This record gives sequence, C-alpha cells and structure tokens, in this order.
Amino acid sequence: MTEIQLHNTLTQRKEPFRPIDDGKVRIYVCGMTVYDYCHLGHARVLVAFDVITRYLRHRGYDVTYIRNITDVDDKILRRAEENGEDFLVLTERMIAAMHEDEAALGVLRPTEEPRATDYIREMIAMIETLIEKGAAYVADNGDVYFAVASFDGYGKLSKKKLEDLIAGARVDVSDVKHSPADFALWKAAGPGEVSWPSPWSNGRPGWHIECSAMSTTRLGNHFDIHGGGPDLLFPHHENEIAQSEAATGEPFVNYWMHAGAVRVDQEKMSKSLGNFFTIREILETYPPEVVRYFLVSSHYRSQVDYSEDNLKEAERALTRLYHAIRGLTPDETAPEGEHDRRFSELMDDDFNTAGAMTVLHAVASDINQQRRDGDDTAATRSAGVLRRLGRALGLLEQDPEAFFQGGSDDDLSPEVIEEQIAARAEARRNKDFAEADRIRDELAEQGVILDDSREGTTWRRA
RNA sequence: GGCGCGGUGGCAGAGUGGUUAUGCAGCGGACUGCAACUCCGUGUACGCCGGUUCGAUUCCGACCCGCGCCUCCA
Repeated sequence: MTEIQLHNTLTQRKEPFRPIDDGKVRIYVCGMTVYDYCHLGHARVLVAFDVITRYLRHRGYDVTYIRNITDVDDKILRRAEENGEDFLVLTERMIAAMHEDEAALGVLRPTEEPRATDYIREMIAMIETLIEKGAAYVADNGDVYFAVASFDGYGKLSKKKLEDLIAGARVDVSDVKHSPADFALWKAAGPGEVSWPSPWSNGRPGWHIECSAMSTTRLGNHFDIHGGGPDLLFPHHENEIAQSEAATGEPFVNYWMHAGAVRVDQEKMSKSLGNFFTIREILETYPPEVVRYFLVSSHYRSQVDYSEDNLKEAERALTRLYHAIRGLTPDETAPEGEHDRRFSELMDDDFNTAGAMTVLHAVASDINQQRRDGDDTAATRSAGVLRRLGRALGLLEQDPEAFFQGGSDDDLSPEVIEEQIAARAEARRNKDFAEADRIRDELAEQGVILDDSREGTTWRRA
C-alpha cells in the first residue's frame, strides 16, 4: 500500500500525508455563510471534501471532520433586513436548505457543524489573548483589530508580502486601523444592530476569528488538514493562521487544501458576479448523482466549467456504469484485485478522482463482457467491485432501477409502461413490426427508452 | 502591477522521458425484425521557440495565451 500524497497550498507541492496522531485525521473545512441557497461552487467544495473524507475512511483512518456554518455576518444581517425577518429565521431556513442540497448530492454530514453564534465566548477569549500578547488592539470606536505587522509569518500561505499589501491598499482617511492590512476581530455595533456584549463594545465578531475559534475548540490548537474554496486562501485563511498561531503559540495546520473554481461562460461562478446556478436549480434539470459525477470526474484542484454539454456527458457516462450493474446482485465480498489496487494508487495521489473514474469504467467493461459471455458469477463479483469503488467516491449507491426509472409524478407510470411493453411484445410475436415500432416511438416521445435483450425488454427514462 | 495556476486528440479530462488513459461524440463490423443497449475494431493529441538528452507532450529557460487571488465571495 502506497502512502497518500496530497497537495499542500502552504508548500505548493504534493507531500506525503502523515497525520499528527497515527491513524487519526482531524480536518476542518470552511462551510457556508447562510444567507442564500448553495450554488454549484459550494457544491464543488462540499463534494470535494466529502470524497476526501470518504477516501480517508476507506483507507482506514478515523476521521474527525468539522465544517462550520457562518450564521452571523454583514451579508446575513443585510439580507434579513431586506426580507424584513429576524436573521435567525433566515439562517435556519438556509441551513435546512443546505442540508437538503447536500443530502441530494450524496454528501455525508460532517462529524460536527459548529455555528459561529455558538462560539462567541470562545472568540472573545481568543481576542483577549491576542490583545494581551500585543497582537491586537482596541480602536477608538470599540472595534478590535489584528495587528498584522506583529505576526512574522504573515503571507506564508498566500505568498504575499506585507509591504505590497499595504502599498496596494485603498487609503481610507477615516479608517481607525493602524495599518491598512490590519483586519477586524470584533466590530462594534451601531444602534439597533445585532450584537453581543464584550469587554470592548457591544458588537459582533469579524469573519475570520470564528474559524480560528471553532477549529481550535473542536480539533485542538494544531490539527492536520484545513480546507475550503479557492477564494478563501486570501485573506480568510491567511488571517486564520495569523490569529491562531499568534494566540496559541503553536503551529495551526499541517496541510492546507483548496478546491478549484467553478466557471460559467468563461467567468468564475460567484455570488458577487451574480452568475451563479444554485444546486436546487440544477437539480430541476439533472439527477443529483449526475451533478456529483460531473464534479468528481475532474480533479478537485482544477477549474471546472459548468455547461449543459458537460452535464449531459456526465449523465451518459454515469448511465453506462449503472447499466453495467443493472439486473445483477453485486457481490461486495469479492476479493480485492488489480482494479482495487489501481484505484487506490490513483486516489492516493492527491485524490485523483478523474483517474479513478477510469478504473470504474474498466470494471464496467469487464462486467459487460462477462455478462455477454454468460459468466454470471464473474459479473456478480465485478459488480461488487464496482459498487465498492463507487461508494468510496459516493457514486453508484442507488438501486439501478431507481436511477433509470425514477421520475416525477407527472411522468408516465411504470404500470402503463409495462402494459405498453407487453402490447409491443405481443405485436412482435405476431410479426406486426409496424405496431411494435409505433409503441416504441410513442414511449420514446414520452421519455421512455426500451432496451431489448435475450431475457426480455427493460425500460429507462431518458 | 504583485502572487499563483494552467494551456493535451472533435469535446471533456487523466497521465507519462521512449510502449499514446478513460468517457462522450464519430466511423466500420457483430448482435437485432429494424433500432436502442452491449461487444469487437478504429482515432497517433500534447500552445510557440530554444536547451538538456540517444530520445521530450513529459525536465530547464524564454515567449504567447487563458484563468484565479490581491475587495464580500466556496
């Protein structure tokens, strides 16, 4: 068994993965800010780290996976105000929606999902420590800022130089910060704004401090992996390192992992650009597992382009895999063989899911051949291998019939389809091929495709 | 401007110092009443220019192009 190699943003290269505690992995991923529905970019991160944690478990690690929920911030408060609702009502609704979306995509729930509002006390304690250590200061207006210049390693993750950041910053004469690069740990609230009491002002936490407080509280000061979306690298993660290491005096995280961006029409999909597709929108057109297949079929660090063609292709490819196991009872006790070995080799190499996908297709080819040769025992075993490998990626977990025939209530019912198939079989027996073809065409128009075989006719929805 | 990533066959997308993944689409054949599905066969691609090498798509350098971050954003 080879050693897992993973790409570390900190060192910008692949490194052998060695957890701090043998056999245990502690991982923290920055989750959603819950003021709107999840878009495909969120799905990318959700699925990427779902695959990573699934695979680490598949390899036998005891994984503690923490993914936070940011349930208080300026965007949330603004949106709640626009909607004329309490921000807690908004965030509860969005959290429920997020859980629905991720469940649809086959994303397993993290070990824990801490919410920022439950960690205000820990954040205040951390800020107090930072002030005591001289790494933070209280501004005249009651805000608290992190003094970036006090932290030697600032910029080590994003490879930025402090001088450049200061030189490039916009000059704001009214700014209460000592340096333009300093960032807020605590923001004093205005009249009527949501706030919590603190030693400095009634206010709310800055964005970055919540992740430092939640990650170190749940996982300890020093843990293995920290992940997130590509745009969190700077400033969010850079600031997390500065705060956490300044406060604890310990190294924060060993491996930083960042997913690639999702693009649409040559531009990054993002909320600020307004060009995003929400997960629920996409699921109106494509089965959830197709969306997952699409995401998993490229490497987590590479950029992906959302397009109808790409989703359709993913659908055809996934159909091929399900078709291979359709009608079989996969034997998952099948001994591990060359395919398992190759799959692990690829996945060990920085979670190369795109490569691993070729193994799934190779197994599907085996199955198709074995079935054609009438070797049901071999086919059943191969199907077990396919199921096993698929599960490590969160794919092929459905009953094939559900995948092929699942539809909505306004679709043609299975009973009607079966009747039509019987009628067509009768016509074929009578050599009335015109009638047989008419029935087949009619079903096709309603999105039902017939597959004839020696054993009879099966159907699936287009 | 600073920092970083990438340019692979019709498309998507892995990978490798020499035997050219995989999927989709296409083409030929088998199967089929005809199709579909499936099977067999078929495609010699690695931005440009130099260098290293017996040999580079793969290593090094320059260049061109695209993208991301530098502001809230997964």
